Amino acid sequence: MATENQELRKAGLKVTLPRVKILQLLESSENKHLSGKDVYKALLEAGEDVALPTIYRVLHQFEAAGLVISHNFESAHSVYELNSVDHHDHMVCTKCGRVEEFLDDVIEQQQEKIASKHGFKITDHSMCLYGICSDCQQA
Amino acid sequence: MATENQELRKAGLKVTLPRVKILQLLESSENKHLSGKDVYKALLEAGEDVALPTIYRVLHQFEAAGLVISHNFESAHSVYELNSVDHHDHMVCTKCGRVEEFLDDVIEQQQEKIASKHGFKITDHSMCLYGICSDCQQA
DNA sequence: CTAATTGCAAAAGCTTTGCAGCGCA
DNA sequence: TGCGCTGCAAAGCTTTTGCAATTAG
Repeated sequence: MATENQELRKAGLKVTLPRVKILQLLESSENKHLSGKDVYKALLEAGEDVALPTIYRVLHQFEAAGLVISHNFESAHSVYELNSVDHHDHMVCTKCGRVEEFLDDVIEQQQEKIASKHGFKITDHSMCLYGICSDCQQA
Repeated sequence: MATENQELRKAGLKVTLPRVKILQLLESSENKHLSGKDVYKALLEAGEDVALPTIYRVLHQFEAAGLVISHNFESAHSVYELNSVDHHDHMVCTKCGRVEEFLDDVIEQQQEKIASKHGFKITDHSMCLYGICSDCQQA
């Protein structure tokens, strides 16, 4: 349970209630991809009263520290997920909003090839497939 | 020159000055990926005075009609590009903002494979590589 | 003529900033 | 104790909406 505190300290951030709460939420939440507003609402429902500006500030600090990663899927605002060691790409169901993660070596290698062919030095990449998930196809 | 009018009519949209101007801009602009604000500024500089709300409305109509495609790259707001027949992916320089387009069969095929493995029926996808372009590496 | 379209102004979201006070180390 | 962090309120930005006036077909 003190693991969050470790991570925070390692990132050079003081261990404060809002930060711990946000980190715990990101770890325990069923939905692994949350917007600032999502975090706010989830914490409110959990009885934790953290101000919205604080949440945005903390998420930015977490991102700078490499604790979380931010994405811009089709909706024009950012969602955050915990930064796990293993990189992965995303598949978003446009009907129910579900997000699945996957990793494919062929694609990863091909991306490098393409980049070097264009003289690009890749620092990051995102790949996102949009479609209808198996659940929604039956419904 | 009447090609724009054809496209608009085909999309079931009346041929009005703002719509024609926006379409022409998207066709002639050097930067092929423009936000609503970008379109507004470009038209202003060209001496065309189109209201911002009109631009957003028109872009949405164009998108619904399939005339343009919208993207959400790293910046948390949408940019639009003309919908060409040939699909392609994007490579964004995080330094100068330049956007290059590419298409790779290996990746396209692999995406289908991955999707079906997860039970997804793909309707669309976006892949975006972020990095430093050749120009910026030298500078 | 009639319905679609525009412009203006104002509202709506999400996100950021300034500042005074509180709290971790 | 001191600097960092939080909360509040207010500002910022892009995008959207309501409504009266205008225009294409």
